[in-house]
Amino acid sequence: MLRIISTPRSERFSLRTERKYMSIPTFEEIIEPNDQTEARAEHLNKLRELIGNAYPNKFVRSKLTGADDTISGLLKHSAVAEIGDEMAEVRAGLKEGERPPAEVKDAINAKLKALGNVRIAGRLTTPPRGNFVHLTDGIGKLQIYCKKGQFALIKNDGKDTLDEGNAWTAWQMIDHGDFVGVDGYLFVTNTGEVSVHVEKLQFLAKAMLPMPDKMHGIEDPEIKQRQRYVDLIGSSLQVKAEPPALAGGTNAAGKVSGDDESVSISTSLPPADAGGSALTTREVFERRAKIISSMRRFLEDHGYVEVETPMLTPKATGAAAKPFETHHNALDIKLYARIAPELYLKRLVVGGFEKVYELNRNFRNEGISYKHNPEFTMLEFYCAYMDVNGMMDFCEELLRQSVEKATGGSVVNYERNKIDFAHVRRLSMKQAVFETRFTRYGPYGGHLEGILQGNNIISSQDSSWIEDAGTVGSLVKMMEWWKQDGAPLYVRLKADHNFALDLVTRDLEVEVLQKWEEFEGDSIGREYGSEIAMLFEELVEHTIMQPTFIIDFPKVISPLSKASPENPQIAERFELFINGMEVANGFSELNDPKEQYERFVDQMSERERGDEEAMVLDEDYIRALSYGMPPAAGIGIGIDRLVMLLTNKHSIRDVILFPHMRPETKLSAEKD
RNA sequence: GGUCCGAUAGCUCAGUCGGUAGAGCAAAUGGCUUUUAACCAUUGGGUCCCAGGUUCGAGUCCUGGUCGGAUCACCA
Repeated sequence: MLRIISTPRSERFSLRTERKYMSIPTFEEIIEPNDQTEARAEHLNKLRELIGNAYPNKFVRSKLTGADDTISGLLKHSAVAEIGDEMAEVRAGLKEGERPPAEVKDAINAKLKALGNVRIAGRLTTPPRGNFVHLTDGIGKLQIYCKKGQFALIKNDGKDTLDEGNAWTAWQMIDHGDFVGVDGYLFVTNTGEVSVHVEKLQFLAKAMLPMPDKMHGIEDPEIKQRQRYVDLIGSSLQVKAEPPALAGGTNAAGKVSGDDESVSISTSLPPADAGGSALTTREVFERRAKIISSMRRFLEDHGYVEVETPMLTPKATGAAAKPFETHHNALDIKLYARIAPELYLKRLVVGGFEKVYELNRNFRNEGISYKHNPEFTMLEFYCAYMDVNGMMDFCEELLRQSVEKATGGSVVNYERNKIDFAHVRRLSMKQAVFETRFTRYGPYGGHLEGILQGNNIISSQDSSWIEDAGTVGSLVKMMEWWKQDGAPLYVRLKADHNFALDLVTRDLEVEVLQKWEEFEGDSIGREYGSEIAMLFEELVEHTIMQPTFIIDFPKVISPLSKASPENPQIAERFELFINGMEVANGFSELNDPKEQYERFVDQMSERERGDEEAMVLDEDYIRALSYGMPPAAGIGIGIDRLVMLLTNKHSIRDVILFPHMRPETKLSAEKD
């Protein structure tokens, strides 16, 4: 693949490679010059005259905290935080605008100075006008104080030569967003903020481009997602409208959850769950990391072993989805990006891994929406000798503990709801359908009305629907079920003649119940299973707000799960729904190789009939099962969606650092 | 793919009825220097997404397009 520039604007370099021309953009095309970049370039040149190398290779930080001192680490460091608290107490006793008594401040400053000099580094969060400026490590902010004539410049000559005469000149060549390292002692200002009195200043790196707006950060969703680095910079520079408590303030600022890994890292940022205030981008991804690491720890504490199975697979199976295709040149074979690790993990159960997990990416070549990204992270794990009920218990505990570790409690605010992860309700699909769908014009009447207006709706009064519907035999059957004298019936047409029903009708409970029983009594079970699941999806799924395990799935749509011992049409399978989204899917794993073979064959015939997402037969998996797999239960948990719920984000793109987007046509486009 | 909405300074946005292109932040210059979104003064900065049309005159109205967002469809 070559990068081809689509918008030639000035002279370019051209390279000829493999019969193709590659046009390379100039630096100025990538970083378009304007008054701001030119000012920064000018400053950079002047700095080079003063310090030599403008991009030194390292800055050695102090180790007051035990490791290299980061800004947020230093603020959290007990000695510093205690003094901050002490100062906050003193200030609490003062009147508005009154300054703390000099002797109190001097005593505190003496203690801070006794800690010794600190050497810290970070990015300037504001333009360096005046003596005070904050540095950030991306999470916290620490103020530094550079007083003319009181600090020296460290030259980047490899010998750390000090230059006192040019320090102030150099300071004025430093811009908003540049990186500097400072060496100095800690003190508190009159306003009570712990700061570094700089004695030595070293320039570390230039920001050639201007920083995002300090009040708003980056708001254009395209830049936020495409240039996440700018979004993250913006979130670390951003000044929150409600000023946070002062450094080292009360527990309101440094929420304590009992372990050092609490998400609240910086006293300059509000606590993660503060009164519904939105998390910064950085905090979202800190929390994401937190959730993932707590899940890993929980699993490992319970004896699970982490494995990595192929991402490039000769068969795309283990789930119902369209795969990405690629080609391996040396082997000259087609490969698919995996849609699920499921069958590989169960091979490992066959091989003797009784508890095994994989936490990694899956790829599905499907639409992009607020809850779908082409690649997404799934935690999948299997436990030998466990059935679906044991798995639900375990999953419930895993969620409860991970959510608590990541957020400090079991209840999270999501939109206008509170979601409680302390308990997960269990409800059969049948109950779910009966409990929610016959509220005709109830809470979801409006939703249905919207669908009716917004789509191609054909009512039963319109005879033309019959022809359209005729292409799917099962629909005709369904129409017969639902048909009832005088009951209006609406059919929503979907693409490729895949149908779902939206029913806005009356007195159907009895009939649905009958049909359900018919389904359950049907020895083949193939006729209605998928339609019932579709009913559930269309009518119930979006109504489930609190964590709920929907259990008792039709077997026909569950080709890898064991049937229930009580009812051969029902699979021992569950899905976890929260806020209308499927978050997890688990079941008792089918381990009878012959039955698994037959289920695959059924799937293949569905495929023949045009269902592109029906599962593909995996011969080697049948062979693996034939060596014997213990009874086992497994589950896949959609990490991105869970993170959405725990960070109050309404789009999966907000919890993925670099979500997929169209290529940036302004810069370059892919061409073969 | 359908529908709706949007695109104006580096960032966040305003721009009335069609009549010389605006603010805050950021930048430059000077002042101030224990500030808390620092402040004061001055200055520079625009392909108003692109193309076409209507008009004496278009950021504004019309048509087409590009890009983005929301929503619906798709995603068992």
